[in-house]
Amino acid sequence: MNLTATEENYLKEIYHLQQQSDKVFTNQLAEQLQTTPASVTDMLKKLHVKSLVAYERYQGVELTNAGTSLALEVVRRHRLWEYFLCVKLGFDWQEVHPLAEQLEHVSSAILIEKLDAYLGHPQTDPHGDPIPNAAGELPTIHYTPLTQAPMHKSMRVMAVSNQSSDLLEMLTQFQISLGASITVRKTFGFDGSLDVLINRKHATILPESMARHLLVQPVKAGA
Amino acid sequence: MNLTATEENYLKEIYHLQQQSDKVFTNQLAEQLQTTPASVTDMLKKLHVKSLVAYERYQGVELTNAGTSLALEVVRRHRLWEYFLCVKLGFDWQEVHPLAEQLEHVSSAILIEKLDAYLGHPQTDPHGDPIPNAAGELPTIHYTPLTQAPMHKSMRVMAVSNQSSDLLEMLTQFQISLGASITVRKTFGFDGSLDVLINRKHATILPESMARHLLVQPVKAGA
DNA sequence: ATTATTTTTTAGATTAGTCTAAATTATAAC
DNA sequence: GTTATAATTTAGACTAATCTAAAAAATAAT
Repeated sequence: MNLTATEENYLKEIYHLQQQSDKVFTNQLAEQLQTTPASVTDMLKKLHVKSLVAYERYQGVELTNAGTSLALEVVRRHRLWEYFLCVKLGFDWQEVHPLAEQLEHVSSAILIEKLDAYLGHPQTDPHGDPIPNAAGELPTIHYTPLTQAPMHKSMRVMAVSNQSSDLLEMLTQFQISLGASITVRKTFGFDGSLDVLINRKHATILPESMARHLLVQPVKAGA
Repeated sequence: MNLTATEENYLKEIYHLQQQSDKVFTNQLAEQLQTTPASVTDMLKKLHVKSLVAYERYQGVELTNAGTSLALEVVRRHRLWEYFLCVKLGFDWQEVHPLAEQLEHVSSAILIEKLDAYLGHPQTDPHGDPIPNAAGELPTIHYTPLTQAPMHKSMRVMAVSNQSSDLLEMLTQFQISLGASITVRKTFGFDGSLDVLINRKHATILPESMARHLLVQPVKAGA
């Protein structure tokens, strides 16, 4: 199945919106894709003819199995490029999305497999979102918000649940980067602030509002 | 100036054809770009309106300064991606061209600068063609065919003047890769075959037909 | 210097993706 | 259960890139 970049974008966006709710609606898509509802309707008809979505007028849309599989392929490409841009080229994770939006449409299975191997088959992109494998399976990843992490246990920061540059600014201030280790030493009942040890040497207090967006995993588990 | 991928391809192809002769003609372009002369005419008019080419009907076309500069930017992106694909992802140089054709249209100045830095500011792509720098200047590169190289001097293989997979096969057989060193020890008057030392240890005889496509440079000079 | 040939251009259509404005269907309000 | 509102679809048009077939201009041949 040979898709245009636009078709790929629609499939990917339907996939993402389906994580929230089963059916996806025209206006939702139009907003996400920065286009008009009329254009969305046109495209949904087209994808329906190709059997990539199940679409009935006025009733919203769902991906078919074929559509899901193609959407996951696009997600895979997107996240691998994001990983590359951050880890190899040194971009910040907040700025890689628009670039990956372009790179994801370069179509070559062998390119993606070589890129994946070169990057060491990463499990997640720099935002901590899981990267589908070549078979289109999403690795199950169980991260814990730092606010619910066990005490006195060294945890690794694997992802953030908020992609704003405001959060990045905070993280920079606290010298916390993806992959840093954090050990919770105390929780303040007052407002949930956490007394933590960063990278096993630097002690500080993290506000709850920030800590709940840090997704962590025990240091020993996983990669 | 924001260009479509198609416009970029036209500029790049006009640039390449201009290396041969000053003026470039409709049918030439149509053949290179695998399209019809009618389509080429349409595009030339469009590029003329944008002042990227000097075009007069029936008289062929040339790049303007602005057009040349944009063409070189595309060439730069293409060659940097080729370098990346070979050196980092392990593709053979004969297979990277179609992939680079896609990657070259990803538009982001900062991406290309970071890629360039990551690759160590290479002077040439894996075929040995020079990579324009960020200012759009082509480094002058003076390579010598191995057949004209001085004797008893260690030369480095920088490029090949023939991109066929047949040559690649031969090179593989002789264990000559880009960057290998070759010292000419003797030239046979009979047919111009060369007695050489490869990588300072392995002696062999190279046929003249192959040696003349190996472009070399003294080991000490350049990168 | 005409004629024949080649090259290039124009004219008119087509496809993908998009839009605005109007019409339709579904949902919510009363 | 009408009516109002919101969501969605249709109709018709636009742009970029392409094509085929016919016309026009340049070049070569006699």
